[in-house]
Amino acid sequence: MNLGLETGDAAPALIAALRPRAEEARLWAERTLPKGAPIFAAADGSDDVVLLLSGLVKLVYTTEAGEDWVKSFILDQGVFSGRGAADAAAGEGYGAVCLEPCRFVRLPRSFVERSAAADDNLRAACAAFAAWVLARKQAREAALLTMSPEARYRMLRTGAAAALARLPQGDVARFLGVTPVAFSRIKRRLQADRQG
Amino acid sequence: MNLGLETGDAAPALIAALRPRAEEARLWAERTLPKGAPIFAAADGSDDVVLLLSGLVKLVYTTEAGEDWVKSFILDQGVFSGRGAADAAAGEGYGAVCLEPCRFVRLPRSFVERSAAADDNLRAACAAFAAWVLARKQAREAALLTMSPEARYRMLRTGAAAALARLPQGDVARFLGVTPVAFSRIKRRLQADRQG
DNA sequence: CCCGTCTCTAAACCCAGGTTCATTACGGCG
DNA sequence: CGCCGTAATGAACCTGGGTTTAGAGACGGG
Repeated sequence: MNLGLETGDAAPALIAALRPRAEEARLWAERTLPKGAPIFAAADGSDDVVLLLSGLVKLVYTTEAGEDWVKSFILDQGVFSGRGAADAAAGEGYGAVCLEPCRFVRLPRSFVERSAAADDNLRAACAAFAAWVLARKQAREAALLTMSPEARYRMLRTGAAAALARLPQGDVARFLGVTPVAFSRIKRRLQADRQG
Repeated sequence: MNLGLETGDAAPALIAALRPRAEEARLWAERTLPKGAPIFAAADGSDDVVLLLSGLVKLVYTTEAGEDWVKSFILDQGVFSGRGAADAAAGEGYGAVCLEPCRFVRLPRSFVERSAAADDNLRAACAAFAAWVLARKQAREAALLTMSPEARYRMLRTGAAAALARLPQGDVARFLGVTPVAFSRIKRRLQADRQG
Protein backbone atom coordinates (compact mmCIF):
# COMPACT_ATOMS: atom_id res chain seq x y z
CA MET A 1 0.00 0.00 0.00
CA ASN A 2 1.15 3.55 -0.51
CA LEU A 3 -0.16 6.91 0.62
CA GLY A 4 -0.37 8.66 -2.68
CA LEU A 5 2.77 10.73 -2.68
CA GLU A 6 4.86 9.01 -5.33
CA THR A 7 4.78 10.94 -8.58
CA GLY A 8 4.89 8.11 -11.06
CA ASP A 9 5.37 9.20 -14.63
CA ALA A 10 1.74 9.57 -15.63
CA ALA A 11 1.70 13.29 -14.83
CA PRO A 12 4.90 14.24 -16.70
CA ALA A 13 3.68 12.25 -19.68
CA LEU A 14 0.38 14.09 -19.62
CA ILE A 15 2.14 17.45 -19.42
CA ALA A 16 4.34 16.51 -22.37
CA ALA A 17 1.30 15.45 -24.39
CA LEU A 18 -0.63 18.63 -23.60
CA ARG A 19 2.18 21.08 -24.22
CA PRO A 20 2.26 21.17 -28.04
CA ARG A 21 -1.52 21.54 -28.21
CA ALA A 22 -1.50 24.35 -25.70
CA GLU A 23 1.36 26.12 -27.45
CA GLU A 24 -0.41 25.86 -30.75
CA ALA A 25 -3.51 27.42 -29.19
CA ARG A 26 -1.34 30.11 -27.55
CA LEU A 27 -2.54 28.97 -24.12
CA TRP A 28 0.86 27.89 -22.83
CA ALA A 29 1.59 30.73 -20.41
CA GLU A 30 4.04 29.87 -17.67
CA ARG A 31 3.41 31.68 -14.40
CA THR A 32 5.27 31.72 -11.12
CA LEU A 33 4.10 32.25 -7.57
CA PRO A 34 6.11 32.59 -4.36
CA LYS A 35 5.96 30.33 -1.34
CA GLY A 36 2.70 30.73 0.54
CA ALA A 37 0.67 32.08 -2.36
CA PRO A 38 -2.63 30.40 -3.30
CA ILE A 39 -2.99 29.08 -6.84
CA PHE A 40 -6.73 28.94 -6.35
CA ALA A 41 -9.01 29.03 -3.32
CA ALA A 42 -11.76 26.52 -2.56
CA ALA A 43 -14.38 29.25 -2.90
CA ASP A 44 -13.18 30.20 -6.39
CA GLY A 45 -14.96 27.29 -7.96
CA SER A 46 -12.13 27.05 -10.46
CA ASP A 47 -12.00 23.89 -12.51
CA ASP A 48 -8.99 24.93 -14.55
CA VAL A 49 -6.38 22.25 -15.06
CA VAL A 50 -3.07 23.23 -13.48
CA LEU A 51 0.18 21.79 -14.81
CA LEU A 52 2.85 22.13 -12.15
CA LEU A 53 6.28 22.39 -13.79
CA SER A 54 8.34 22.86 -10.66
CA GLY A 55 7.79 23.58 -7.00
CA LEU A 56 5.60 22.08 -4.30
CA VAL A 57 1.87 22.47 -3.82
CA LYS A 58 -0.63 21.31 -1.21
CA LEU A 59 -4.33 20.80 -1.85
CA VAL A 60 -6.37 21.61 1.27
CA TYR A 61 -9.92 21.12 2.41
CA THR A 62 -11.21 23.75 4.82
CA THR A 63 -13.99 22.67 7.17
CA GLU A 64 -16.83 24.86 8.38
CA ALA A 65 -15.00 25.13 11.68
CA GLY A 66 -12.06 26.63 9.84
CA GLU A 67 -9.62 23.73 10.18
CA ASP A 68 -7.42 22.83 7.25
CA TRP A 69 -6.88 19.24 6.18
CA VAL A 70 -4.39 18.34 3.48
CA LYS A 71 -5.90 16.34 0.64
CA SER A 72 -2.58 15.80 -1.08
CA PHE A 73 0.80 17.21 -2.03
CA ILE A 74 2.09 17.70 -5.55
CA LEU A 75 5.87 17.67 -5.89
CA ASP A 76 7.94 19.06 -8.75
CA GLN A 77 5.74 17.92 -11.60
CA GLY A 78 2.08 17.12 -11.48
CA VAL A 79 -1.40 17.83 -12.76
CA PHE A 80 -4.35 18.83 -10.62
CA SER A 81 -7.49 20.92 -10.71
CA GLY A 82 -10.24 22.26 -8.51
CA ARG A 83 -13.75 20.89 -8.55
CA GLY A 84 -15.77 23.62 -10.23
CA ALA A 85 -18.37 26.10 -9.10
CA ALA A 86 -21.09 23.58 -8.22
CA ASP A 87 -18.87 21.67 -5.81
CA ALA A 88 -17.43 24.85 -4.38
CA ALA A 89 -20.93 26.06 -3.56
CA ALA A 90 -21.69 22.70 -1.92
CA GLY A 91 -18.63 23.07 0.31
CA GLU A 92 -16.85 20.15 -1.34
CA GLY A 93 -14.09 22.16 -2.91
CA TYR A 94 -10.46 22.48 -1.97
CA GLY A 95 -7.78 25.10 -2.42
CA ALA A 96 -4.22 24.90 -3.76
CA VAL A 97 -1.33 26.64 -1.99
CA CYS A 98 2.36 26.89 -2.92
CA LEU A 99 4.68 25.48 -0.27
CA GLU A 100 7.70 26.43 -2.37
CA PRO A 101 8.06 28.87 -5.25
CA CYS A 102 6.09 27.34 -8.11
CA ARG A 103 6.16 27.49 -11.88
CA PHE A 104 2.98 26.31 -13.60
CA VAL A 105 0.53 26.65 -16.47
CA ARG A 106 -3.26 26.96 -16.20
CA LEU A 107 -5.49 25.54 -18.91
CA PRO A 108 -9.29 25.70 -19.11
CA ARG A 109 -10.77 22.28 -18.54
CA SER A 110 -12.86 22.58 -21.69
CA PHE A 111 -9.68 23.07 -23.74
CA VAL A 112 -8.15 19.92 -22.31
CA GLU A 113 -11.28 17.94 -23.00
CA ARG A 114 -11.60 19.18 -26.55
CA SER A 115 -7.94 18.48 -27.21
CA ALA A 116 -8.18 14.97 -25.83
CA ALA A 117 -11.18 14.22 -28.03
CA ALA A 118 -9.14 15.17 -31.10
CA ASP A 119 -5.82 13.54 -30.21
CA ASP A 120 -5.44 9.81 -29.62
CA ASN A 121 -2.05 10.20 -28.03
CA LEU A 122 -3.33 12.81 -25.61
CA ARG A 123 -6.41 10.78 -24.83
CA ALA A 124 -4.23 7.81 -23.92
CA ALA A 125 -2.15 10.03 -21.64
CA CYS A 126 -5.34 11.31 -19.97
CA ALA A 127 -6.61 7.79 -19.49
CA ALA A 128 -3.32 6.66 -17.99
CA PHE A 129 -3.30 9.65 -15.68
CA ALA A 130 -6.91 9.05 -14.63
CA ALA A 131 -6.14 5.42 -13.87
CA TRP A 132 -3.15 6.46 -11.80
CA VAL A 133 -5.21 9.02 -9.87
CA LEU A 134 -7.88 6.45 -9.17
CA ALA A 135 -5.32 3.95 -7.87
CA ARG A 136 -3.86 6.62 -5.57
CA LYS A 137 -7.30 7.54 -4.27
CA GLN A 138 -8.04 3.91 -3.51
CA ALA A 139 -4.81 3.62 -1.57
CA ARG A 140 -5.49 6.78 0.38
CA GLU A 141 -9.02 5.69 1.19
CA ALA A 142 -7.73 2.34 2.42
CA ALA A 143 -5.05 4.02 4.53
CA LEU A 144 -7.50 6.43 6.16
CA LEU A 145 -10.04 3.68 6.80
CA THR A 146 -7.88 0.81 7.99
CA MET A 147 -4.72 2.30 9.51
CA SER A 148 -3.93 4.37 12.60
CA PRO A 149 -2.27 7.78 12.17
CA GLU A 150 0.93 6.31 13.54
CA ALA A 151 0.87 3.49 11.00
CA ARG A 152 0.21 5.99 8.22
CA TYR A 153 3.23 8.00 9.34
CA ARG A 154 5.48 4.93 9.44
CA MET A 155 4.44 4.12 5.90
CA LEU A 156 5.01 7.68 4.77
CA ARG A 157 8.46 7.69 6.34
CA THR A 158 9.55 4.51 4.62
CA GLY A 159 7.90 5.27 1.29
CA ALA A 160 8.40 8.99 0.84
CA ALA A 161 11.31 10.06 3.02
CA ALA A 162 12.60 12.54 0.45
CA ALA A 163 9.23 14.26 0.19
CA LEU A 164 8.86 14.37 3.98
CA ALA A 165 12.03 16.40 4.31
CA ARG A 166 10.55 19.19 2.17
CA LEU A 167 7.19 19.41 3.95
CA PRO A 168 6.29 21.55 6.98
CA GLN A 169 5.36 19.25 9.84
CA GLY A 170 2.04 20.93 10.42
CA ASP A 171 1.03 20.10 6.88
CA VAL A 172 2.26 16.53 7.22
CA ALA A 173 0.13 16.20 10.36
CA ARG A 174 -2.93 17.50 8.56
CA PHE A 175 -2.21 15.11 5.71
CA LEU A 176 -2.03 12.17 8.12
CA GLY A 177 -5.28 13.23 9.75
CA VAL A 178 -4.02 14.43 13.13
CA THR A 179 -3.13 17.73 14.76
CA PRO A 180 0.47 18.97 14.74
CA VAL A 181 0.66 18.34 18.48
CA ALA A 182 -0.34 14.70 18.10
CA PHE A 183 2.09 14.34 15.21
CA SER A 184 4.92 15.61 17.38
CA ARG A 185 4.02 12.99 19.98
CA ILE A 186 3.94 10.23 17.39
CA LYS A 187 7.43 11.11 16.19
CA ARG A 188 8.77 11.15 19.74
CA ARG A 189 7.17 7.80 20.50
CA LEU A 190 8.71 6.17 17.44
CA GLN A 191 12.14 7.62 18.20
CA ALA A 192 11.99 6.31 21.76
CA ASP A 193 10.97 2.89 20.51
CA ARG A 194 13.91 2.76 18.14
CA GLN A 195 16.44 3.50 20.83
CA GLY A 196 14.79 1.64 23.76
CA MET B 1 -20.81 16.39 0.84
CA ASN B 2 -22.00 12.82 0.65
CA LEU B 3 -20.56 9.54 1.77
CA GLY B 4 -20.77 7.66 -1.47
CA LEU B 5 -23.87 5.59 -0.99
CA GLU B 6 -26.28 7.16 -3.44
CA THR B 7 -26.57 5.09 -6.58
CA GLY B 8 -26.93 7.81 -9.18
CA ASP B 9 -27.83 6.57 -12.63
CA ALA B 10 -24.34 6.16 -14.05
CA ALA B 11 -24.19 2.47 -13.09
CA PRO B 12 -27.59 1.44 -14.51
CA ALA B 13 -26.74 3.32 -17.70
CA LEU B 14 -23.44 1.46 -17.95
CA ILE B 15 -25.17 -1.89 -17.40
CA ALA B 16 -27.69 -1.07 -20.10
CA ALA B 17 -24.92 -0.10 -22.51
CA LEU B 18 -22.91 -3.25 -21.82
CA ARG B 19 -25.76 -5.72 -21.99
CA PRO B 20 -26.29 -5.98 -25.77
CA ARG B 21 -22.55 -6.34 -26.37
CA ALA B 22 -22.26 -9.06 -23.75
CA GLU B 23 -25.30 -10.90 -25.08
CA GLU B 24 -23.92 -10.77 -28.57
CA ALA B 25 -20.66 -12.28 -27.30
CA ARG B 26 -22.63 -14.87 -25.31
CA LEU B 27 -21.01 -13.60 -22.11
CA TRP B 28 -24.25 -12.47 -20.46
CA ALA B 29 -24.68 -15.20 -17.86
CA GLU B 30 -26.79 -14.22 -14.89
CA ARG B 31 -25.79 -15.86 -11.64
CA THR B 32 -27.25 -15.78 -8.17
CA LEU B 33 -25.66 -16.16 -4.76
CA PRO B 34 -27.29 -16.36 -1.33
CA LYS B 35 -26.79 -13.96 1.55
CA GLY B 36 -23.33 -14.28 3.04
CA ALA B 37 -21.65 -15.77 -0.02
CA PRO B 38 -18.49 -14.14 -1.42
CA ILE B 39 -18.56 -12.97 -5.03
CA PHE B 40 -14.80 -12.80 -4.98
CA ALA B 41 -12.14 -12.77 -2.25
CA ALA B 42 -9.34 -10.24 -1.93
CA ALA B 43 -6.77 -12.98 -2.46
CA ASP B 44 -8.36 -14.09 -5.74
CA GLY B 45 -6.81 -11.24 -7.63
CA SER B 46 -9.91 -11.10 -9.79
CA ASP B 47 -10.27 -8.03 -11.93
CA ASP B 48 -13.51 -9.15 -13.56
CA VAL B 49 -16.17 -6.50 -13.87
CA VAL B 50 -19.27 -7.40 -11.88
CA LEU B 51 -22.67 -6.01 -12.88
CA LEU B 52 -24.99 -6.25 -9.90
CA LEU B 53 -28.58 -6.56 -11.12
CA SER B 54 -30.27 -6.90 -7.74
CA GLY B 55 -29.28 -7.46 -4.13
CA LEU B 56 -26.80 -5.83 -1.80
CA VAL B 57 -23.03 -6.22 -1.74
CA LYS B 58 -20.24 -4.95 0.51
CA LEU B 59 -16.65 -4.49 -0.61
CA VAL B 60 -14.26 -5.18 2.28
CA TYR B 61 -10.59 -4.62 2.96
CA THR B 62 -9.02 -7.17 5.29
CA THR B 63 -5.98 -6.00 7.23
CA GLU B 64 -3.01 -8.14 8.17
CA ALA B 65 -4.42 -8.28 11.69
CA GLY B 66 -7.57 -9.84 10.28
CA GLU B 67 -9.94 -6.92 10.81
CA ASP B 68 -12.50 -6.14 8.14
CA TRP B 69 -13.19 -2.57 6.99
CA VAL B 70 -15.97 -1.79 4.58
CA LYS B 71 -14.83 0.08 1.50
CA SER B 72 -18.34 0.55 0.16
CA PHE B 73 -21.79 -0.88 -0.32
CA ILE B 74 -23.47 -1.53 -3.65
CA LEU B 75 -27.27 -1.50 -3.52
CA ASP B 76 -29.64 -3.03 -6.06
CA GLN B 77 -27.82 -1.99 -9.20
CA GLY B 78 -24.17 -1.21 -9.54
CA VAL B 79 -20.87 -1.98 -11.19
CA PHE B 80 -17.67 -2.90 -9.39
CA SER B 81 -14.57 -4.99 -9.75
CA GLY B 82 -11.57 -6.21 -7.84
CA ARG B 83 -8.09 -4.88 -8.36
CA GLY B 84 -6.27 -7.67 -10.14
CA ALA B 85 -3.54 -10.09 -9.21
CA ALA B 86 -0.75 -7.55 -8.74
CA ASP B 87 -2.68 -5.51 -6.20
CA ALA B 88 -3.93 -8.63 -4.46
CA ALA B 89 -0.35 -9.80 -4.00
CA ALA B 90 0.56 -6.36 -2.62
CA GLY B 91 -2.21 -6.61 -0.04
CA GLU B 92 -4.19 -3.79 -1.61
CA GLY B 93 -7.10 -5.90 -2.74
CA TYR B 94 -10.60 -6.17 -1.37
CA GLY B 95 -13.30 -8.81 -1.38
CA ALA B 96 -16.98 -8.65 -2.29
CA VAL B 97 -19.64 -10.31 -0.12
CA CYS B 98 -23.42 -10.60 -0.60
CA LEU B 99 -25.41 -9.05 2.24
CA GLU B 100 -28.64 -10.08 0.56
CA PRO B 101 -29.34 -12.66 -2.15
CA CYS B 102 -27.73 -11.26 -5.29
CA ARG B 103 -28.23 -11.57 -9.02
CA PHE B 104 -25.29 -10.48 -11.14
CA VAL B 105 -23.19 -10.96 -14.27
CA ARG B 106 -19.39 -11.25 -14.44
CA LEU B 107 -17.50 -9.97 -17.45
CA PRO B 108 -13.75 -10.14 -18.10
CA ARG B 109 -12.23 -6.69 -17.84
CA SER B 110 -10.53 -7.11 -21.20
CA PHE B 111 -13.91 -7.69 -22.85
CA VAL B 112 -15.29 -4.48 -21.38
CA GLU B 113 -12.25 -2.53 -22.52
CA ARG B 114 -12.36 -3.92 -26.02
CA SER B 115 -16.07 -3.26 -26.28
CA ALA B 116 -15.68 0.31 -25.08
CA ALA B 117 -12.97 0.97 -27.65
CA ALA B 118 -15.35 -0.10 -30.41
CA ASP B 119 -18.55 1.56 -29.21
CA ASP B 120 -18.88 5.32 -28.74
CA ASN B 121 -22.06 4.98 -26.74
CA LEU B 122 -20.48 2.48 -24.36
CA ARG B 123 -17.35 4.55 -24.06
CA ALA B 124 -19.40 7.54 -23.01
CA ALA B 125 -21.20 5.43 -20.41
CA CYS B 126 -17.84 4.22 -19.10
CA ALA B 127 -16.52 7.76 -18.91
CA ALA B 128 -19.62 8.97 -17.07
CA PHE B 129 -19.34 6.07 -14.66
CA ALA B 130 -15.65 6.70 -14.06
CA ALA B 131 -16.33 10.38 -13.36
CA TRP B 132 -19.04 9.43 -10.91
CA VAL B 133 -16.78 6.95 -9.13
CA LEU B 134 -14.05 9.55 -8.85
CA ALA B 135 -16.43 12.11 -7.36
CA ARG B 136 -17.60 9.55 -4.80
CA LYS B 137 -14.03 8.67 -3.88
CA GLN B 138 -13.21 12.35 -3.38
CA ALA B 139 -16.18 12.71 -1.08
CA ARG B 140 -15.27 9.62 0.90
CA GLU B 141 -11.67 10.75 1.24
CA ALA B 142 -12.81 14.13 2.49
CA ALA B 143 -15.21 12.56 4.97
CA LEU B 144 -12.59 10.20 6.38
CA LEU B 145 -10.01 12.96 6.61
CA THR B 146 -12.00 15.89 7.94
CA MET B 147 -14.96 14.49 9.88
CA SER B 148 -15.35 12.53 13.12
CA PRO B 149 -17.02 9.12 13.02
CA GLU B 150 -20.04 10.66 14.71
CA ALA B 151 -20.31 13.36 12.06
CA ARG B 152 -19.99 10.74 9.33
CA TYR B 153 -22.85 8.80 10.88
CA ARG B 154 -25.07 11.88 11.12
CA MET B 155 -24.46 12.55 7.46
CA LEU B 156 -25.16 8.95 6.54
CA ARG B 157 -28.40 9.01 8.51
CA THR B 158 -29.69 12.11 6.81
CA GLY B 159 -28.45 11.23 3.34
CA ALA B 160 -29.00 7.48 3.09
CA ALA B 161 -31.63 6.50 5.65
CA ALA B 162 -33.21 3.93 3.36
CA ALA B 163 -29.90 2.20 2.77
CA LEU B 164 -29.08 2.24 6.48
CA ALA B 165 -32.19 0.22 7.27
CA ARG B 166 -30.97 -2.65 5.09
CA LEU B 167 -27.43 -2.81 6.48
CA PRO B 168 -26.17 -4.82 9.47
CA GLN B 169 -24.90 -2.40 12.08
CA GLY B 170 -21.54 -4.06 12.34
CA ASP B 171 -20.96 -3.39 8.67
CA VAL B 172 -22.14 0.20 9.00
CA ALA B 173 -19.66 0.63 11.84
CA ARG B 174 -16.82 -0.76 9.73
CA PHE B 175 -17.88 1.52 6.90
CA LEU B 176 -17.77 4.56 9.20
CA GLY B 177 -14.35 3.56 10.46
CA VAL B 178 -15.19 2.47 14.03
CA THR B 179 -15.90 -0.77 15.86
CA PRO B 180 -19.49 -1.97 16.31
CA VAL B 181 -19.21 -1.20 20.02
CA ALA B 182 -18.27 2.41 19.39
CA PHE B 183 -21.02 2.69 16.80
CA SER B 184 -23.58 1.55 19.34
CA ARG B 185 -22.35 4.26 21.73
CA ILE B 186 -22.58 6.91 19.04
CA LYS B 187 -26.19 6.03 18.31
CA ARG B 188 -27.09 6.13 21.99
CA ARG B 189 -25.38 9.49 22.41
CA LEU B 190 -27.29 11.00 19.50
CA GLN B 191 -30.61 9.65 20.75
CA ALA B 192 -30.00 11.10 24.20
CA ASP B 193 -29.11 14.46 22.67
CA ARG B 194 -32.30 14.50 20.65
CA GLN B 195 -34.50 13.94 23.69
CA GLY B 196 -32.48 15.81 26.34
C1' DC C 1 -40.16 -26.16 21.88
C1' DC C 2 -35.49 -25.80 23.03
C1' DC C 3 -30.93 -24.79 22.06
C1' DG C 4 -27.01 -22.88 19.66
C1' DT C 5 -25.45 -18.90 17.01
C1' DC C 6 -25.35 -14.25 15.74
C1' DT C 7 -26.23 -9.38 16.50
C1' DC C 8 -26.67 -5.68 19.25
C1' DT C 9 -26.29 -3.26 23.75
C1' DA C 10 -24.15 -2.34 28.12
C1' DA C 11 -20.46 -1.45 31.43
C1' DA C 12 -15.67 -1.12 32.93
C1' DC C 13 -11.08 0.11 31.96
C1' DC C 14 -7.23 1.68 28.92
C1' DC C 15 -5.02 4.65 25.70
C1' DA C 16 -4.22 7.63 21.60
C1' DG C 17 -5.40 11.82 20.09
C1' DG C 18 -7.60 16.64 21.03
C1' DT C 19 -7.16 20.92 23.52
C1' DT C 20 -4.91 24.38 25.89
C1' DC C 21 -1.09 26.85 27.56
C1' DA C 22 3.80 27.50 28.04
C1' DT C 23 8.42 27.13 26.17
C1' DT C 24 11.92 26.80 22.80
C1' DA C 25 13.98 27.17 18.10
C1' DC C 26 14.26 29.40 13.83
C1' DG C 27 14.02 33.37 10.42
C1' DG C 28 13.30 37.77 8.70
C1' DC C 29 13.85 42.67 9.63
C1' DG C 30 14.28 46.97 11.69
C1' DC D 1 22.13 43.15 17.56
C1' DG D 2 17.64 42.62 19.56
C1' DC D 3 12.74 42.17 18.20
C1' DC D 4 8.86 39.73 16.65
C1' DG D 5 6.02 36.24 14.21
C1' DT D 6 5.89 31.46 13.09
C1' DA D 7 6.76 26.58 13.78
C1' DA D 8 7.71 22.93 16.61
C1' DT D 9 7.98 20.76 21.20
C1' DG D 10 6.61 19.82 25.96
C1' DA D 11 3.34 19.10 29.68
C1' DA D 12 -1.33 18.67 31.87
C1' DC D 13 -5.91 17.45 31.42
C1' DC D 14 -10.08 15.84 28.83
C1' DT D 15 -12.61 12.90 25.74
C1' DG D 16 -13.93 9.59 22.39
C1' DG D 17 -12.92 5.27 20.60
C1' DG D 18 -10.68 0.43 21.45
C1' DT D 19 -10.89 -3.73 24.12
C1' DT D 20 -12.87 -7.06 26.92
C1' DT D 21 -16.52 -9.28 29.04
C1' DA D 22 -21.24 -10.00 29.89
C1' DG D 23 -26.00 -10.15 28.92
C1' DA D 24 -30.38 -9.45 26.04
C1' DG D 25 -32.94 -10.35 21.82
C1' DA D 26 -33.57 -12.36 17.25
C1' DC D 27 -33.21 -16.22 14.26
C1' DG D 28 -32.71 -20.87 12.39
C1' DG D 29 -32.37 -25.91 12.94
C1' DG D 30 -33.31 -29.89 15.10
